[in-house]
Amino acid sequence: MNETELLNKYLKANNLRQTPERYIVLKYIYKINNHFDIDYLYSFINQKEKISKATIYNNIEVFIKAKLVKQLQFNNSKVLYEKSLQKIQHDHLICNQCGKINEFCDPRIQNILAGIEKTTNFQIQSHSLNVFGNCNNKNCSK
Amino acid sequence: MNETELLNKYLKANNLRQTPERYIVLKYIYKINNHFDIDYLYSFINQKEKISKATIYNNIEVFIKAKLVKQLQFNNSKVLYEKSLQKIQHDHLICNQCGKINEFCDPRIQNILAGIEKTTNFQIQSHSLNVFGNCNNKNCSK
DNA sequence: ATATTTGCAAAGAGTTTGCATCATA
DNA sequence: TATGATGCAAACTCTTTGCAAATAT
Repeated sequence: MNETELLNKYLKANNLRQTPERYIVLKYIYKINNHFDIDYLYSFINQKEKISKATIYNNIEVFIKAKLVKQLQFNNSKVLYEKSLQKIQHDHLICNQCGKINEFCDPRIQNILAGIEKTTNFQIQSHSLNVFGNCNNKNCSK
Repeated sequence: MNETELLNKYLKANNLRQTPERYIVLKYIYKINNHFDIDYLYSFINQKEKISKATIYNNIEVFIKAKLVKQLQFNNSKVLYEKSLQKIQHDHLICNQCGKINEFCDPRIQNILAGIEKTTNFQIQSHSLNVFGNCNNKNCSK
């Protein structure tokens, strides 16, 4: 099932309306392969379409609840988003020098999460592991 | 070495001045055993002393660099802080229903971080692992 | 027909900045 | 005494809100 079909399903299940704006915003989000902020998304969409920021803010909340978009929050920086469908679970390495963000996967995180659920009553819905440091890339610069 | 001595050392090492305000702010931070935001800290200090918000904002940055304070950033919520000295490394469980934040420790996180440093050039300075879900406490409520 | 959603502009929250005054080194 | 720090208010950024008009069901 692709993102449009999933949105369809989610909207119907929650008695929300299938407005053209929702599908346009989702379509543009799924064209972006990096992390993005609202301003970037707004400019990107409004090169071709005309959709207000309020609508983008509203709908990104819907997409997060529908698990079509993930919200990222790194220290000291503004909120970022990424499409979440068809992406494998990953976490982030953030360079304190150049700000570049890299993704990494480590299956052992699942063990830690499973351990939490086993030893507490806490029922896990999501997690974020952010690792900060120095990327040591040749083109890393302040 | 306690927090005041460490601040002393850090200020001298970085040619920063030992103003009374810095020591007052640090003293009040170290009286707080929970996570706190700037507004709370400002009100707490200004019950007895008179220190501006600008000074608190400025100095908390100094304390973070001196590793005397840690900044926490959970999704959708404002920035929180916690004193970091004499606290063992820990991460956070955040309840999506009631918002309560619990701490947990899992030594296996260190293995994951060590693995990153072994397989990449990334040099780790800090990390944050936030786990979101439902705490299932009897007094958990929206 | 009616209740949601959109879009605009205004309001709000949290943080940063500019600048005159103060005080540490 | 010279430079860094403080404190106030204004500015700024990002997000939310109020409300009238549009529109999906």
